[in-house]
Amino acid sequence: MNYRSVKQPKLSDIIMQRIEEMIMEGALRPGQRLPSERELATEFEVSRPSLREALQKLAAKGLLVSRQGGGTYVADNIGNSLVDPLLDLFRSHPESQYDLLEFRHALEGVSAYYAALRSTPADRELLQARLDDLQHYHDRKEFDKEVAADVEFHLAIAGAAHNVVLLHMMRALFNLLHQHIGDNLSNIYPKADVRQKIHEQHRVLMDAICAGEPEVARNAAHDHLVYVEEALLEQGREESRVQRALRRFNHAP
Amino acid sequence: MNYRSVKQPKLSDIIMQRIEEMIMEGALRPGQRLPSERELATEFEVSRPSLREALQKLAAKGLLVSRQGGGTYVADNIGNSLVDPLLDLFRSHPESQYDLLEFRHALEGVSAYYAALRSTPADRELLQARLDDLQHYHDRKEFDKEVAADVEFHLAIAGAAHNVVLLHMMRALFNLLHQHIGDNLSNIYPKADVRQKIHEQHRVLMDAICAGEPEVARNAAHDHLVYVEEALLEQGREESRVQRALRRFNHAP
DNA sequence: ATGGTAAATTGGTATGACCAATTTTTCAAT
DNA sequence: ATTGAAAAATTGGTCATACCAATTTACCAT
Repeated sequence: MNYRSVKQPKLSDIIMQRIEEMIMEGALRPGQRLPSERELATEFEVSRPSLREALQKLAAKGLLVSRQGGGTYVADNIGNSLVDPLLDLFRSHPESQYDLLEFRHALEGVSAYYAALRSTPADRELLQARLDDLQHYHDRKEFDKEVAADVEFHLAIAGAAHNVVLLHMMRALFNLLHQHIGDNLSNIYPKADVRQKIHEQHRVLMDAICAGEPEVARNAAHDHLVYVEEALLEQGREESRVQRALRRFNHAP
Repeated sequence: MNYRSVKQPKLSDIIMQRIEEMIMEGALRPGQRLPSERELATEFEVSRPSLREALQKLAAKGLLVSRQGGGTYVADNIGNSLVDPLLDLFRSHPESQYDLLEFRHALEGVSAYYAALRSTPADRELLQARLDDLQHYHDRKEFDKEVAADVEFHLAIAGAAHNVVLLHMMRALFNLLHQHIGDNLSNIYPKADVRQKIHEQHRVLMDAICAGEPEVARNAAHDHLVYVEEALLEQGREESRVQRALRRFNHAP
């Protein structure tokens, strides 16, 4: 019979777990650069070797990558195994991309729902900041950055939902959308009336989240996506056919 | 085009690889004690920190175990590593299990909704067959197979929703859930009253799908999962509930 | 023999220094 | 003003050393 193991965990293990949590909860994002080892060591109030041991273990697990002189980064390919098999599918059956959009639909609704239920003041502050970014780039007509800010806004909602699975699934989804569909957004954004409408919808969505109205928030997310998709379809009616043909060449290695 | 990467691997990686080889070749056998770190360091002609880093990584991979003052030993159980680090995180962090369940909740609801909208006669036939399987194994009290049939039933619903992305995600989810929850399911199934209730719920869910009532189907899926989760929680003592409440505080920064 | 204490061993942590690769800055040439 | 190379700062990689804490071993008194 084994008695209760009373071992105190190693220091580096505690650090490792802390960093793991930060990655899971979204405080550290894939591809993001970590502070230098010396900074982290002082921040965690441990010596550099201990901090270093933690980083080594995480690197061995594949969560971090370090380059001498360059820095340490969160691996950017984590979570792709969930989604990688879909790539082949999209190649062979392009029509399944609509399934992807529908799936995103569902996830956005859930995100908004839980964000309305569980968002903290800090979350709502972040949401407001993202919305401000959106407005900022909108005013300066930097459409590329506006699209990126749009994605960030929706990811912030997923973060505010406080469900790590949902958050990472959402990220993986946006990666997919970006690779296959993303550019289309840049095309409809320049249209003033469309943009105005989108802006209103973002506002409604955010207000519902801040007001703590899950049903309203879900419906707002729903309406928003329906509108965006319709705009995409309308705009891409003829063009998509041409682009689809062109894409063949771009994809060829 | 990338030229041949001429980087020299890190010293600790070389050591790690050497030791790993020794384990694989049988020069180091499971349970065997390694020489002390100081000895190994002089033997490999490296500093102790470097040698130590190698041991740490091997320990992180589960090949070695170290006890302070005791020594370092080759582990008995060798190597079960997951392809994706993120999935490994989900597996090793128990609190994420609740997020997984919640996420499944959402997907099941969506599945039922679309299945009610789009299921073909063939789909409904398959659903009926799955339900019959369930009944069959239920009657014969083959609980393991009944659990498997349960999973198949829910996957059939996802299939009837006619969204390949949804189906794919559902499969991935069940794989993740299977590792942790699977055993628990086997524990609550033998209870007669619980099983009876679950059976009714399956029936309601299926009827709603066949009747083409999306909202009803979604709610049925919802109720079903709420019930299952409660049974799981009750079986898993109150500890779980406490942890779930605590999670709120951990999330606040 | 038994049980406890002291000593030796061993992994864990900390400090500081220096090296090597990378990035950033600076500045001169065009 | 732009470009490009050299210099400086930053950052991860390695090393030496010392000390701490847990474990094991050896020894001794009972």
